Amino acid sequence: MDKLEDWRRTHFSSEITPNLDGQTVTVFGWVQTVRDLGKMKFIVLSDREGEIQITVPAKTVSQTVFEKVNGLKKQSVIGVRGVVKKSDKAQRGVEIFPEEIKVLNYAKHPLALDPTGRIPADLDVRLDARILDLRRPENRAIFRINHQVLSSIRKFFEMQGFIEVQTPKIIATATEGGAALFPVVYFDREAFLAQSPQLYKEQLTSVFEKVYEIAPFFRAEESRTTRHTAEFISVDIEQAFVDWRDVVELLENLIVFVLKEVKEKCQKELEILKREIKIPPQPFRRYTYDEVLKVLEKKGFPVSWGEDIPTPALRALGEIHREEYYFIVDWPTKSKPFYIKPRDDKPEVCEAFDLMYSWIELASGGTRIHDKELLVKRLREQDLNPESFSSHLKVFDWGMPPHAGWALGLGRFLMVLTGRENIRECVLFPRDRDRLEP
RNA sequence: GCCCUGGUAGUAUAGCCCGGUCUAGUAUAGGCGGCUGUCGCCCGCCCGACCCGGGUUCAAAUCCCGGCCAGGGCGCCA
Repeated sequence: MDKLEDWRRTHFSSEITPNLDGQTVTVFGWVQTVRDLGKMKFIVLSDREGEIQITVPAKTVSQTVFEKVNGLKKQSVIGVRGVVKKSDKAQRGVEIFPEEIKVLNYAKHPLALDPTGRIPADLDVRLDARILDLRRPENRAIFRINHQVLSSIRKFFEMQGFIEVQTPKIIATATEGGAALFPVVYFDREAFLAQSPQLYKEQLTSVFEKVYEIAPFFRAEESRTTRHTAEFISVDIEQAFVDWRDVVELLENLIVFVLKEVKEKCQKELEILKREIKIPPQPFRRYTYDEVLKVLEKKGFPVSWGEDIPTPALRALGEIHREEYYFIVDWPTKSKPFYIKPRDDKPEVCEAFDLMYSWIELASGGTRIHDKELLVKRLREQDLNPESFSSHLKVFDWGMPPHAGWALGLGRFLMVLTGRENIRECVLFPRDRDRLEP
């Protein structure tokens, strides 16, 4: 094994272009393939930006270099110092003739899966060997897009005057009811992992007015679906002195902004994934809950008023809106959490909305209740004990502004952008009912 | 948690319905050898597998039962 010493990268693979002809460069990366023709060998070196061919003719390279290439296996880590030559015969019209090669580490064979992706592996096998799996260009592309999405979201919120906050992930009580919480040992007490920043972000609107958080949250649901994980990244916002209409518009603008940025800045990745991003016209379609029920009735999926919409019904709705973002608004009050504000003129309906893409729920939000008395009433109606919300409720005595907000599931948004059908493909190291490692 | 489907070399598949010809086929990976323009290089040789336990049977990869694991669907999912 060779030592790195003072070798430093001069170029990424993608930066080796024909116009560097004659220059000496240093590249680092992983051996993607070796094509050994005897007295002539070709190595495809892969780094995070792409691939470059290293051409090794016995006649012109030193014996040391030639012998080193002889023992090279796929996924070994190498450094190459050599001369760039443009050539019609090479991939991308350019190749490197090595003067020196360092083998920085060996990969042990046979590998757990084929990192070129030619022989497919089951998702379970892939996740067990996730790092190897991530070396595949498609997977690198997914997480480069993930990076761009996060970057664009922060840029958007910065432009909109939002302040990024962090709320606690270890909490004292099952704050919201509903979703199951993971218990944790907190010194000599029991605590839980947060399922949402909801209550904290609401409180923070009374200080910072416009806040957002991008953070992991945890739900101990028995879910075995292609769109749930036990740990997930939520993009949460909350804003003072507005109602649901304002934050719907904000959400719509964010989606379009991110789509435009990804389309512009991730062309290479989208090409690898064979995805085309279409910028949807605004405003997105807004269905009322009642309208959705009528459509579903006609499609043969009767839903009784007040119930949440079951998955098969959502799929039917998704059939009508295959590649479309749309909202469902005017939900029954009883189908939404206690903190959602009922309509003043029609209290059985509330100011909540869901953002859908096809049949997948990407985000949900609404106007929140800022009146303490009403909030206590709603808690009771949902069979929750106001006592256990005392630390939250007391904030409502200290000047709580009217406010609204939403939460967007990052993994689900990434599924939509990258065309993956299982959210686990859009999470580096997913956690679910059955998987805790790697 | 329920329902359906599946589990064969490192990976991915064929065989299973209709038990014997399976000493389990193929591809790829891996090992060895050959090859100076490959680009899914090619050619030759080799290595390597029936999830676990029980049952039926002269005989089980194949049929039955239980378990474990996986995939999908549903439920749950502020």
